[in-house]
Amino acid sequence: MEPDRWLGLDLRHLIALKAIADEGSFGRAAGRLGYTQSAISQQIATLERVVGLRLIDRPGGPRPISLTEAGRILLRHVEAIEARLFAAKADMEALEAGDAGRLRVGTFQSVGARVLPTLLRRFGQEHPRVEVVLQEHAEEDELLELVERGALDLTFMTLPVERRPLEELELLRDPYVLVVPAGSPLAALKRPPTMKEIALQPLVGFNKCRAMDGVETQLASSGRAPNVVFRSDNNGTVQGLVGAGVGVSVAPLLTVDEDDESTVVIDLAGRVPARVIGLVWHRDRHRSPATEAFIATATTVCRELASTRVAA
Amino acid sequence: MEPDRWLGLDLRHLIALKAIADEGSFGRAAGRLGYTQSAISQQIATLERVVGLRLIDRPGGPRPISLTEAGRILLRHVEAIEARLFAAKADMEALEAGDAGRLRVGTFQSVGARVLPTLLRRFGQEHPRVEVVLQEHAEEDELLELVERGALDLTFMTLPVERRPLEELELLRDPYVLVVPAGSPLAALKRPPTMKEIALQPLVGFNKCRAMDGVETQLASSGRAPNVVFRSDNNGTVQGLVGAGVGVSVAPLLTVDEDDESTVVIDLAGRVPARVIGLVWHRDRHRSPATEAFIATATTVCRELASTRVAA
DNA sequence: CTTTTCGATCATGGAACCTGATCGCTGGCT
DNA sequence: AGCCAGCGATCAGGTTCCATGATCGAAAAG
Repeated sequence: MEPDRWLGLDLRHLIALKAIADEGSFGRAAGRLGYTQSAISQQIATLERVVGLRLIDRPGGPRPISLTEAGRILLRHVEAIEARLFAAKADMEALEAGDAGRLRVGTFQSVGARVLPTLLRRFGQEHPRVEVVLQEHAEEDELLELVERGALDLTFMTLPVERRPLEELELLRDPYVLVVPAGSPLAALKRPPTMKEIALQPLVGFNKCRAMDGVETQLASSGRAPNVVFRSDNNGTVQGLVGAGVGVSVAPLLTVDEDDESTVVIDLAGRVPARVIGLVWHRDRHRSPATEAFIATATTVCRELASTRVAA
Repeated sequence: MEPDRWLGLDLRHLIALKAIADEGSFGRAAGRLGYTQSAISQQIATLERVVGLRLIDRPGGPRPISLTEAGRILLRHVEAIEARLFAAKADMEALEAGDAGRLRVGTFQSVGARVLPTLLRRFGQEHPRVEVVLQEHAEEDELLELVERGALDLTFMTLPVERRPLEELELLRDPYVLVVPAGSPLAALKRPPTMKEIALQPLVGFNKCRAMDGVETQLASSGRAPNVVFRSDNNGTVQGLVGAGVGVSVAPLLTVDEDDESTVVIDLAGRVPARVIGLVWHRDRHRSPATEAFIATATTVCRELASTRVAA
């Protein structure tokens, strides 16, 4: 019932353990935390006294230290506790800043162009008092980082995401299509082109799109290494290059402007597994009514969008 | 990056918040934690100073206090952190006590009689150095409690379990059967009896079997209130009473001795959803190799048991 | 053998914390 | 209305605990 002297221990002791594990030395850990080496040494000493087990192997001399079995196990708990503490801090700061106020949402290009306009308009009508602050970032990992740190309340993301303290919800599946210049022989085919036929073409690709990598490896594994002649991160640029006859492009449908006269969009008929777009948020953070509402609206908007696309 | 002064706060501050929330008063919280009311007051004051928000509404006078919105949100984080701390403590103690040693497993009667013997024999052969300590308890909730507190490493349980910090694994489905005295007219039926026919019989039931409650409510909802003439917690007693003609019993197959000549076991053909038996453990605790091995062995043993039963 | 690196140890000054007493406030009791 | 009881806030004081800075010991590198 009473956790003995465990409650007497200080969070700093646990953080010290983590710092040591990260830095690999008492001294460097002390530097990072703004303490003296002596202080760290004593903190670990008391921590080990409380726990009753040796947590760190000190071989002595200038040899590097290492965590014991117990230390490694405890470290995982410490990391979880620290993460939860960050989440708490983020919640408190959000509560302090805007009461029912701001909702900070991360996005990336292809979502921004298609889904967001309708979603934001709808959400603005339904919840006029909530101010949505968007943050676009090319690196999806950066967005996850921000969510973990509590700098974002939600983010759009390509699923699945395997990071631990996150929860995800699938919104829609965005199939990959082949974009070719108007008049390309591939456009004249009655059937969807094979992977090998695509790999024979000069390709225009994206720089750093997580899902793109998967497509390229699949192309590569289909025999011949794909010949990527140009890369860009801008959807319009890629499509423009395709239209100019530089090459063809395998791209998520949402990133393609289907009204562009200079290009033709060819369905890949599921040859490439569709990109799954969803929302991701911090599992441990408080979900405000505004957050829940945003998730709900996003769900319905995307369901509508998916059904109209099927109809069209 | 640096969590400001958040790391300066003491675990006791957080625990104080929880104690206050539980007890509903600064004074009682102080008593529970072995402090003075003054100390608690100051702890909360510093906590609120660090957080920057008022966490507790003090109406003044003898009126009861209440948590603010921020307080409630923070409390949930505190509970998670405290739970994680308990898990860490349990892990450390387990590590301290027996190195690869003891494995503490919770059971209840029906599992104990059928599954455990084979499982323990097998596990003992495969892992002779692990000492398995069994703890049987009639109240399944108690078992869960022990797992949460870290007093047990694993427990058998009727699934599903909705408690939060637990993880579960389904082992086998144990169908409900009707046990009637030999020569009962119900035994002569070609078809499984209906719920109503069962409800008309005098019933012998269990006192506190979580799954049993579900069966009885289903019987009750089938029109007529079931007539329970006797209750016992001992499987043998129940079956003995049935054999003596006191009544019939709806019981999980595993609790029934099918070789008992005085009773007949009738398949209910899925009229009652089967009881799901599985293993439950603390999600946040370290799973030692011994734990993993036990889970693995239990899985295979139960799979074998299920297939032989289907064959028979 | 010396040097260097790193953690352990020790005494000291200072900060934080708990205690005990007191005050202010509010609602209920008479 | 007035008194009292219950509860939290506040304050001064003493103690404990903790970080500092210097020093020591051990082990590898040169």
